Amino acid sequence: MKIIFAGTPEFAVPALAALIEAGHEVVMALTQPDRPAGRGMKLKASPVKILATQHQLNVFQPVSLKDTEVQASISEVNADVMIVAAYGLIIPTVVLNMPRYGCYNIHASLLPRWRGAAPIHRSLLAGDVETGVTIMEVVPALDAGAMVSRGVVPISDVDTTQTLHDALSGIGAKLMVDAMATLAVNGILPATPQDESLVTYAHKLEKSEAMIDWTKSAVEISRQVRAFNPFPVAQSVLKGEIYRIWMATAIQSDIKVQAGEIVSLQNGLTVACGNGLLHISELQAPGGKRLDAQVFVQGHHLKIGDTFNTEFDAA
RNA sequence: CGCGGGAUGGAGCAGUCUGGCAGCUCGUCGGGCUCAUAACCCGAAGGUCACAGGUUCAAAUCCUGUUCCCGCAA
Repeated sequence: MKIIFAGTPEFAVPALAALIEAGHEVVMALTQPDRPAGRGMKLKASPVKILATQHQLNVFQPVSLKDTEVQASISEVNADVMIVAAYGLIIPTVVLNMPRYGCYNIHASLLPRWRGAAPIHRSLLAGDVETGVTIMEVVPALDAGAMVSRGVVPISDVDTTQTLHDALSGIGAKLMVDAMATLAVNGILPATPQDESLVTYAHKLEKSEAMIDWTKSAVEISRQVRAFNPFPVAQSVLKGEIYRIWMATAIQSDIKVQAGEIVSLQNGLTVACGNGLLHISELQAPGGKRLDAQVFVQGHHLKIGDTFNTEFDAA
């Protein structure tokens, strides 16, 4: 089929690769414009653009799809179907109606739970026991279209947004290829409407959510750390410096110590929380690389009793 | 040239401000102890202090330039 693929970040890459692999003709790759990013603020191409360029696809990077000239360019390619995966721009109804068979989206949650921008983070933070990916029709309302298919992934207590992201993007790619195969044969995809009474929204992560509140339970903090890995990374203050906490697991304990205090340096760092202990296994000092906590401890001369803070004041 | 931090035996760090013996934790190797161990004790090896130039009696340390790494910001 003649496909328009609209996606931007890493999450969308396996889907584009799989569709090319499956033999579809990708007549246009829509992705966000190159933006200044990284150290030095150099212009950087999106992961989707990089892959599309390697395959010599027709890359199109409008700032917005509201412009009529932009819309005309999209209409010109005369696509059968449009596939959206974390594109990041609003797609106007006129554009949605252009492809003969419509427009389908890969969303990284089990809809109707976690519509919106940060579904993986939010499901991990909320302590969901499972998450997944949903293929659905794109409609003008946010992530509200009828569902075509879904894949479920259990969330373990060592999963991070990174591990779930990688699993989900792979599953999403496969489901989308399957859906397109069905569509190519039947010309239509059966879809189930979402149950509006079960809808929740996954709001974008705020930077302020990254600071660890040690009075929370170890279980909650562990979720926070894992949800914020690889971005924006949970952090805490120790001896006046911000440390980034990459990986941590909760340990049950009745020990009563001030929240934030280091209670053990065996095999990494163990820190007291409002309820239980948190074992930090990977962290990063300012200016340094992320390190295994055991290695970190060897160079930083910490003592039992040193305390993590939420603010810079209390030393 | 958007802003800031960093580079020191194999790993992680201190030392740099105030120039004057290359130091710490760990690992490695050898020996000891132990039923045994990632435990403990004794000993050893391992460095062009990122690179280039400059100042100085003397530079890891001060000055200039370069490369690479990390964070902020997007």
